[in-house]
Amino acid sequence: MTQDGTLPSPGHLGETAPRRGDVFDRDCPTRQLLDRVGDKWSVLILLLLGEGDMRFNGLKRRIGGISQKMLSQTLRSLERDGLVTREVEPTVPVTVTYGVTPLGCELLTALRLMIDWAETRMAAVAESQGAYDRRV
Amino acid sequence: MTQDGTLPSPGHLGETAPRRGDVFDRDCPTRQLLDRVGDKWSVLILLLLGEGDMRFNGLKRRIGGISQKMLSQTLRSLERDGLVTREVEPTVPVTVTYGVTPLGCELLTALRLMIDWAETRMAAVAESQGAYDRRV
DNA sequence: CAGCATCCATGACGATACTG
DNA sequence: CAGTATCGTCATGGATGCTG
Repeated sequence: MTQDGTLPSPGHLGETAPRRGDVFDRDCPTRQLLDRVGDKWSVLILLLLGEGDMRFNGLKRRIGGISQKMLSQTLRSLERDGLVTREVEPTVPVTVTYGVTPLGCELLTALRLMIDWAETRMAAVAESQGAYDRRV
Repeated sequence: MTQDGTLPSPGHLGETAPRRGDVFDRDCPTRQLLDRVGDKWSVLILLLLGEGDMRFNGLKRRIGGISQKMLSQTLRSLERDGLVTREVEPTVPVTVTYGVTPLGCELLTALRLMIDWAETRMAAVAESQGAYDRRV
């Protein structure tokens, strides 16, 4: 059931009235966020940078299992989205530092809540999976 | 939050002692949550069921672009994870109703925060993308 | 150090057809 | 109505080698 009842009854016919973005519409830009969060590494990178600025190989070391192709690719996407910053110092060899933008910081708040839930409740999920598999 | 501010010296390599739930460890169960959230439809289905119980074809109609294979598959996963309930009434033809479990409801809280952010800030992201593309 | 380019395997996903 | 079964695709992402 609805937990707070604040949602307008959506079961009715086709409202073209674009409320604040209908996630269920395939063309809603919000779907992009899901794609972003959906890819394998974005959330992890964001989370890590949330702890403090970091360099390329630093990130690579901290994130278990990421290939450097994906790290590079994901960082570029995040930078393009305005979620992370990229600063190049013209040393030799070059030094590149990544960080989170204020926008990225906002998103991080939500992300951390999600991860927090996971860290405390994934045990319950695992148990449920076990029960399910036994039943089948 | 999980951050205590005293992370093992970031510049150093060496041992990252797997504290309780290190998301960055590839073996951390928390990664499973990211996989789940990562797939294309789980979040959408959860969000929709958060509005109220719903039947199979009801869900299919509401979610733009989902195939019935993926709907079926994702619902089974969510049920296995203990996030979604599935009730069968032995009518003819059979009637199946889906809903969220308390556990799923907890997760929904975090998810909604994320979607909320997206609905209000995706415009900023889009703008950043534009700027980035122009710059390159 | 911080990447880019290329090749290739896997599997996620969609389309279609059929069932209790 | 609520699915299962099968097949084909295409993108994701890992491995490897090269560069400034």
